[in-house]
Amino acid sequence: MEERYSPSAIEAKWQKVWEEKKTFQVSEDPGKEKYYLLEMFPYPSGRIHMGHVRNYAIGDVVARFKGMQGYNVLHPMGWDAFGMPAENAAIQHGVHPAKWTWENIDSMRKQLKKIGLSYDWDREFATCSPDYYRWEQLVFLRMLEKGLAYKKSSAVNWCDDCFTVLANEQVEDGCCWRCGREVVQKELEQWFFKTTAYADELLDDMDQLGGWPEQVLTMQRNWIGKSHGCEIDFAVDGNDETVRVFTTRPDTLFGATFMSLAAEHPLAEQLITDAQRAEAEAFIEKVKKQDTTERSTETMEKEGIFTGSYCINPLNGRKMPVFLANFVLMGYGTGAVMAVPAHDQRDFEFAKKYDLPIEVVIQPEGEALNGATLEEAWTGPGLLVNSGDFDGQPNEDAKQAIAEYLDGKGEGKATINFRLRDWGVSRQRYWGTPIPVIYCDSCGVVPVPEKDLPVVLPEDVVLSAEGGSPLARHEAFLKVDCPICGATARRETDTFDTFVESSWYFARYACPDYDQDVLDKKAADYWLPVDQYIGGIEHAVMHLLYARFWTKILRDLGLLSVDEPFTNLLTQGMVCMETQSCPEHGWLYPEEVENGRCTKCGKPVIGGRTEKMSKSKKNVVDPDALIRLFGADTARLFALFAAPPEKDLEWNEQGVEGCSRFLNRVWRLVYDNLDLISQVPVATAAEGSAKALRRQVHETIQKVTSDIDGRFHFNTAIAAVMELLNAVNGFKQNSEHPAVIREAVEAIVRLLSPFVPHMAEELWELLGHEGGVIAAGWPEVDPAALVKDEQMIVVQVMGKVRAKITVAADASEEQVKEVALADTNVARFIEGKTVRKMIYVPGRLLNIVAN
RNA sequence: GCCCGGAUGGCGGAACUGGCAGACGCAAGGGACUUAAAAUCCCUCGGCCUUAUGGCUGUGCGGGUUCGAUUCCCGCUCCGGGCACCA
Repeated sequence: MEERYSPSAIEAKWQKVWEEKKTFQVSEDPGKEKYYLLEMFPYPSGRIHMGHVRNYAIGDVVARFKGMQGYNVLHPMGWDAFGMPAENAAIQHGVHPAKWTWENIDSMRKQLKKIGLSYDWDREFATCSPDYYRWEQLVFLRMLEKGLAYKKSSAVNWCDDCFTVLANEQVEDGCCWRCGREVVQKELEQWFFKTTAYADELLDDMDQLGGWPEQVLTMQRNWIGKSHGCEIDFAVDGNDETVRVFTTRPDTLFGATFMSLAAEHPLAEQLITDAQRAEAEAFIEKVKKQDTTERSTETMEKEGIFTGSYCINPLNGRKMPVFLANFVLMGYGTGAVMAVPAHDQRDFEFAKKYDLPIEVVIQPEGEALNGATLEEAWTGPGLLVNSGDFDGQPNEDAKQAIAEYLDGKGEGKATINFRLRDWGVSRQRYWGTPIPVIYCDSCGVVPVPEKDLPVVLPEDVVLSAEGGSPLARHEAFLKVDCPICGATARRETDTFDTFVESSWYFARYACPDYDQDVLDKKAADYWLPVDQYIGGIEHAVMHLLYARFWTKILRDLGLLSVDEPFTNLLTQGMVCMETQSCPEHGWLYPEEVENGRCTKCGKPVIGGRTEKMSKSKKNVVDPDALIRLFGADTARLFALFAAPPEKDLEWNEQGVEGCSRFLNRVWRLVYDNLDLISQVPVATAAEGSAKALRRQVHETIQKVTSDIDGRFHFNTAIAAVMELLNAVNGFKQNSEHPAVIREAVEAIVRLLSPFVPHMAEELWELLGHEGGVIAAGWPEVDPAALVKDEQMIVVQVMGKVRAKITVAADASEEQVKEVALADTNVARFIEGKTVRKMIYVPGRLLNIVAN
């Protein structure tokens, strides 16, 4: 037995014990309460970084804590293994995406295992394995049957030189990242999931998500964007067509002075008059080049072009010129907007630019707005004016009144609109799940029969910088007999968005090897929902919304019984570090800087900003090096102690040394007291000078428990244990109270075990226990130990602290006031004044108001 | 631009429901031990004033509510995350 704390030896020892005993392997046990803890699984990028260490350390604390409390804890790990980086590696380094991915998984698994995380590794899977994605393909087929998956034409970013689709992140200043050619918008037939069919449920079921951070719920609510409004038909002047608009402000209809259409609007072509044709078509071309995220931003210059046609305002018969405008999107509402410049800022700017009439129809109380002098749109409430029979109505009432009036005339109706769009899942990429459909010239779109699943992604492909999917060049994959008529047909060569795999992996962990169906319902019903989900805030909307959507799909297919996948959610901040650069050598690693100078040339470095760790900026810390130097327990402890989980964590090497010092102190505490306490039982009561120490032991148990459970304030939990350690070290009558010392030492070891499991196991064994610290369970508070004889009351005069008094724990309000007024410093401040009132917060504070 | 957050000593952070601002840790300074170093231990540590008891001031900025505001409200500044083909 080593007397010095030697992390590498004890960490290897206990990792082996856990692996051999399968300590964290679980199965369905109806007799035990389950707890499913999940951290967002990683993309196998190659190396574990500090963000992973932090995420998984946080999860591991909760998993081990719940395990010690007696829950049947499911804590799995796997790999989100499809995605673009693998393809980029293939193009740049000639490695096959599959080889690249599987090798990354192997090295990252090794790294994770060194951290001592309590995973049930038997449940591990990677989403790029056909055993996983075949079930995804099956769900797709069932969605197809139910009309929840469908095909439609949609715009993508396209590069004509590379002949390929570009992701938004591959578009730099409107040009292709690889060749620099201007990116154009191209219409392609793509597969969509009907997320909009679940829009209402996705919104309503948020009531069940009380365990989610409010900010995430707000973001999702805004993303779904339910708005009540009205669809209104506007007749086109001089022909039989009508233009339908959606508006949330039917109350402003009398103020609509023109009309704006999306450039892609199906009626646009027809409405453009010959006189306007040349200009309008040039405008459409220009708009099509702007990518859609750019078009919806408000910084963009609002531009438009007159079509030459007019619409008729159904309420007042006004002739409204019809424009095409770059800020109107075909994807939202009807792709046509009635423009009310007096009451909508975008319309206002547009009207000013093109000199269109501005007419006020909502008059705020106590003001007299005038369209001619208005400086910005009035979007607040008010009474209707210039609105015929509706004059004088509050605008909120008028929304319904006007909608009903139009409904009666058959020219409009109240509707609900969502900002949420259907989820486009087609990707023109190789490294993803093949979409299981076949195109036959005579039978059309034919789903792959279930018996032919999985459609396996072929590995014998050549990836090149040419672009385009290699699947489209793979004859054996492409050519297939039509399942209906037997004629030669071709396969779909698009693959799924990788968000599809991560939308249901949490359910598959319940039964990773089940080979009869998507899920083994019995196992899924036992384990789901996930009780605690942990991951980065950057996933607040998309991943979490898609996972909620898939849960509802799986439920409606009879595969799951739950409505929502994640009962509680913890969103963790990023790991950041200061960047440093040399004027000559660019970004520098921390070891390349000495005394503020570049070690290569001696020039002073430019201290950068604190930013998210990234390889390109060289502000990374390799967890492996950290573990070699200090041990996994220290790395874990630091990641948890430096900041609460939701906050960004700023890396600071010195902080690590502090954590290492603390663990050495814990180690010595056990060693230094071993002779004293090894032969005594744990105290159940304390006398005299040991009473305060024992009270602190139990106060610490109470604090650590509540800090971990639900609050996730690991930093303060650790701080409380540090304080207890300091108290034990400062307690000089050790030899008189060996049982209390033993109780304190054992409490420290058990309370620390979720944070630094290897050391805790080692010390627990050293203290003479068999069976491990996990089986020992979580320590319990002895209420008798918490009882106090005295209490400290803060005394304020006019809100400023003037004294701190100590009174009996059961002192009455009157007694507290008496002692407070007798205090000399208090007396000094109320001298010559009249005490007006005294505010007493029992057990805490007394504020004397005197003047 | 839109949506969502954040800002507290030299630094990371604490203060859970409106009630002692700065717990715990780092860094720094001083001391003990040591031939010396490392390790360890002890003391000081927001600013200003004071011999001291103590006082004034202070939680990004400007207002407000309250006996009392880091916490609640209004108006700003700066920083971060997301924005639908990065995962």
